[in-house]
Amino acid sequence: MEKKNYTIKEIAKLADVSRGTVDRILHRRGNVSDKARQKVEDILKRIDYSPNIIARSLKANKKSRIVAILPSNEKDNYWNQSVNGILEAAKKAKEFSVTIEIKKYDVASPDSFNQLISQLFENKPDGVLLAPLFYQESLDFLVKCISSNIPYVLFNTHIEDSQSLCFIGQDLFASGRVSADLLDRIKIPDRRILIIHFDEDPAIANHLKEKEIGFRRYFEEKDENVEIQTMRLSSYQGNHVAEKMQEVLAYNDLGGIYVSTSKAHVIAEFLKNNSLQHIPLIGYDLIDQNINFLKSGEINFLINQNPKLQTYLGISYLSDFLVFGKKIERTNLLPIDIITVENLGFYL
Amino acid sequence: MEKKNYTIKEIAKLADVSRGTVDRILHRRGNVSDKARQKVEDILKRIDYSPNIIARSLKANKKSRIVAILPSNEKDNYWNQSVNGILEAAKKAKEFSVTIEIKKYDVASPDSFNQLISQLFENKPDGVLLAPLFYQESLDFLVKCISSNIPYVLFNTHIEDSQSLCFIGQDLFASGRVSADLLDRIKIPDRRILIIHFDEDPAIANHLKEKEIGFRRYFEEKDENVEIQTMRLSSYQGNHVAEKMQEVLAYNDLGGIYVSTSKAHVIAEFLKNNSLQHIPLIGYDLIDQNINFLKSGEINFLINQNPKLQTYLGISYLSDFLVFGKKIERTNLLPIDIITVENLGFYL
DNA sequence: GATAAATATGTGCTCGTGCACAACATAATT
DNA sequence: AATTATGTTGTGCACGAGCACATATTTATC
Repeated sequence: MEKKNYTIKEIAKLADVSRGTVDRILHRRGNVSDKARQKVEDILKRIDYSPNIIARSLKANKKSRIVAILPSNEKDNYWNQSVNGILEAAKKAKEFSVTIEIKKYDVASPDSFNQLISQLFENKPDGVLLAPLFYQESLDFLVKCISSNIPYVLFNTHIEDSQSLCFIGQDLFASGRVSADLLDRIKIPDRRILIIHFDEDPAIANHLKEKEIGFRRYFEEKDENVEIQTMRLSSYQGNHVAEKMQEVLAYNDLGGIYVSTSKAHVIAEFLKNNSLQHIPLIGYDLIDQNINFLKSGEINFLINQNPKLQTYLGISYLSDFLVFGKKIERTNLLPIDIITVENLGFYL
Repeated sequence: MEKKNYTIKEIAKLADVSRGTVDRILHRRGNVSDKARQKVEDILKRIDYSPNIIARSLKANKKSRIVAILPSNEKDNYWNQSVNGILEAAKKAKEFSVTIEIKKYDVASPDSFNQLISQLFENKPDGVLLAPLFYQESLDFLVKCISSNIPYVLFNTHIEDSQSLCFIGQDLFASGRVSADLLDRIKIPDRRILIIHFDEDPAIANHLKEKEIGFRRYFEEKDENVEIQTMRLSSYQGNHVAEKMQEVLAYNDLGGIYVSTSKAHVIAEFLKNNSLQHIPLIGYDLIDQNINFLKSGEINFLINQNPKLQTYLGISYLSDFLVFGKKIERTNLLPIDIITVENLGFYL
């Protein structure tokens, strides 16, 4: 394998044909005699030609528009970090004539999602980055993308059997296991463990279940006879949380709590108000409320889902695909980062 | 701020001057009348011109050669991962006509480093990526780079006050604190904590001290009256480790062990052979030997220094700088990843 | 006012790819 | 043999930036 980067012109000279002929062979455009093809292919076998992607992309000189579709960050500021990742990648992409538009839907309203989609097709983008929280609606949308030849990358939520360029997110089962492992190390012995799902958004219920399965599997394998109880809560109703928690605690004391969403701060607040900070608590996501309770000690560990990196990579991949035609790995499962007060700063 | 990406040609037309004049103004090359300058600058104020970096880099069309200099991975296969990061980045960089050469020195021999350096200057590279383990020798080298106008990026080991484009590595003090925090959660109460430095390579002694300071600071702040003992070991001499460990354990039992290098597996081996697996152990780096003991339980946590990402980013930064003239952040402190059996797979 | 010197401005070419189109060669048909 | 159809090959141009060089315009000097 030779080091030099050959150009089409050089190959043409070596094979004693014209640039056009080499070009036709490289792109299988036909209209080439067997003799010429033979000469060029002999050369191509000997050297390692790869087109200069800078020249190619200059020639193509296309302006691409990527639309990023994700839940609104009004109710759940977890999505703030996703937006930050998009904006950072957008800065880089702009230099390659790629512009990014962000569109937000209401996570409580499939209609808001559908409306956004129909608007989208009035002015078709060149690529789509999507957090597909609504399963059926997203699937319908993706079918339309495929028939319109719009490449798309999915993040945060996995949809089976999609034709996506790539999925970027976390292995939910594994993240449940990681949480179980951590809680196992710091739990109060011989007491019940409590799993709490805040599944007010039915769109995500399945994904929380996936985490729970991973969590429980860990303890099954350990065969420790730990009693694990699951509870579903809603953070939107006044003192609903406090009542339910009191109910659970009346039975007997808890050895540890695992919250499967970014709402651990709601439980942390309760523990603090009831002087129950000794109960270990693990949750998800580096949002401000959680960070505060991590610092003050009510939350012991947070699992970082890396929302910023998810979207940053998503936009980067799409942009590389549109500009340079680069292929991408079908799935990119990001690491399950374990966060404590001490390493927190490096993940913000 | 307008969306469109203007070209020099378009600006020239708007200002009713020639491309050359716009070019002279943009590059402050002089030989422009006040009248023409005024017209062009008015346009430039109104629009947001940023040069098409693809066209620029095509024109420049320079082949860059980056030399990566790091310790040999024969003795310490921590550096394998650094090499992997370099190779992966090299694949990407090749498409931009950037070639990477890897040069390895013996971490026990400053001479091997110096020899490598003098060879380097016989055929000057366009950029250098360096792990500067030898302080004085590295400093001398960097002075030569500066006078030869060779940009360089440092990784793994920080050198003060250097003119580097960038340093990529970890905050050692903070990583000591993270380790202390973890050990604090899982230690056996009311027993001594042991810090072990494998500092057979004097080049890294200072850096291990930095970790120790962070580790001790954590417990000072907690004010827990934990007794912490420091021990220096060498892994190269037969049963030196076992003897020393027996010595320490004769005094009384340990509540936890913190190994400041990638040699935790040496201690894990000892613990296993002496049925002391109950003593919590924390170490560094995802090398095979450590991973095995993490899986079998002798090692409880590993801190990942992200050697692969360090070099991957280092090469990427240098390459972006050489090809597109991109500026870089002066320091990039990578996150201090906490690794357990459960999230291990996502970091490999 | 003529000439020289200095300054200002416009044009042409390159980088490598990819395509259009013209030019040329060969085979098939009248 | 002349004409048309088909196949093959070479050349020119565009993409946008950046520089060299030629040309145009102004200023200085005799």
